[in-house]
Amino acid sequence: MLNKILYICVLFLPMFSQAEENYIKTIFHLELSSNTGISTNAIAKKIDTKASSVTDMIKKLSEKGLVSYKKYQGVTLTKLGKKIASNIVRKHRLWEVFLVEKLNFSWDEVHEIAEQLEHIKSPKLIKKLDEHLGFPTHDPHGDPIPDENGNLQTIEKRLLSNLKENDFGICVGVQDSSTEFLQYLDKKGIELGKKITVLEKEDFDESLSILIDNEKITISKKIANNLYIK
Amino acid sequence: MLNKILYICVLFLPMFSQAEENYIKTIFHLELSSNTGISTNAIAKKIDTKASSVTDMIKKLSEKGLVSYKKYQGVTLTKLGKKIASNIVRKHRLWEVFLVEKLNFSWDEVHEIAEQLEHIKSPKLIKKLDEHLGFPTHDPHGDPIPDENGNLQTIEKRLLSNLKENDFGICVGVQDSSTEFLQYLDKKGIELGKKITVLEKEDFDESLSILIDNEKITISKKIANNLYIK
DNA sequence: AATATAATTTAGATGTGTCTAAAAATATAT
DNA sequence: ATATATTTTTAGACACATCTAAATTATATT
Ligand SMILES: [Mn+2]
Ligand SMILES: [Mn+2]
Ligand SMILES: [Mn+2]
Ligand SMILES: [Mn+2]
Repeated sequence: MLNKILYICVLFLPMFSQAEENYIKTIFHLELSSNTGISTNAIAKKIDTKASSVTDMIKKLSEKGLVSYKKYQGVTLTKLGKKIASNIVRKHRLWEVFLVEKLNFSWDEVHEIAEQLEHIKSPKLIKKLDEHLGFPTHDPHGDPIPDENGNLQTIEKRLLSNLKENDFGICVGVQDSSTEFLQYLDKKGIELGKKITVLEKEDFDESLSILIDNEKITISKKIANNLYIK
Repeated sequence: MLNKILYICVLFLPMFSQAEENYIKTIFHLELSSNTGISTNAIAKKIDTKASSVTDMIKKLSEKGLVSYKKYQGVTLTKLGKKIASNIVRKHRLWEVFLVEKLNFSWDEVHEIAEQLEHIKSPKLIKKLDEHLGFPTHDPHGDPIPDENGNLQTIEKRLLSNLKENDFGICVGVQDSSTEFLQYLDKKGIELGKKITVLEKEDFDESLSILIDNEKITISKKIANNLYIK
């Protein structure tokens, strides 16, 4: 019932600006790894803007019913806000799949372009794109694609840095999807779907010695902190 | 040589806003069917804005070297302006081909979506899209797609309304690509590539009796004014 | 040529999204 | 508990893109 009302609301909803969408999406991502309200500074850092700008925008989003906000308390997305946000994430990830699968982009090139494509407004376009791509469930970086209703499946996965010596698993995702990090992985031969075994953990600098493709390589803690294993 | 300089300019060019791009594109289209400078009112009408807004924008575009402008004299695109404009048209039409050929949209649905997609900024994306589509030369409405250098091939074509009785030809394009007009054509069975013969021209209301698919139908002058024949 | 009409530009205002600098509230340390 | 540091908000400004109303210039009519 509440879903139906929400659905009707979304149908009659005013369009959101690119700026508004970027704020909503950022808050959505920050909420996934936090259980408190999202701070002004955290948002400012992600969006690369000033805290005062964030405060201004938060007020507007609050008036539009997308976030709930009390001064100095940080923000949380409302049900409607989450719906809008996950739809943007859905578009972003579907476009990334398109760019890699259909246009032969490599996985380190697609994020910036998807940042633009995610703001294209046409529900029919996304329906058809989804179909064209064969209803993918994950983007090129292993992140799940929310469904039309905004449901985002969370797969159990662990950071490589949390594995113990002799633990192993399949590489299923990246925490950081910047061009630099992904190109580093390419250089080291680390890809989604590959088996990784932890051979040794160095106490001194927390670097890891891992086995991949029957090759033994050493990676820093920073790398291991950005790789997901299942 | 001048082309090379232009190319270098384009490479180092600041990005243009969506509003600026829409003005440039509109002036480009108006120049194709006009030999004088483009008037403020003509632009205002196409963009659905006020003449005063157009004057403001024209000044900005003039300062950026995209149009040449003298007060009260209308504007013309500079070489650089034409380059930018044809690139936007190129993107618009390639996206339209994608939507029809790959996502199975019908030709009356794609224009609005392409209006958004044409502003996505990534030369590599367009290169790859072009390749993915097999380097198409025309969009779903029969309009030519400019090449990477901005060259737009003009095919010889005549308005159906200019044909005489017993003249015939192949339908190769539409003047108006609004949803309403294209859906009207669908209803009447008029498609690109079909042979049309003019049977009779009515003096009274300038309506036409035409033969298409061995069927005789009557169309108004307005329709005949928006169909191109080769 | 003078006048009326139409097109264009200017002046001044608004809404959006951003910024800097200063004030206020909250969190941390002594 | 008080002082200090950090975070957040406010105040005031600015660039962009738009608008209305008024002034200016160009064009058409008599
Ligand atoms: Mn991404
Ligand atoms: Mn974005
Ligand atoms: Mn179009
Ligand atoms: Mn456009």
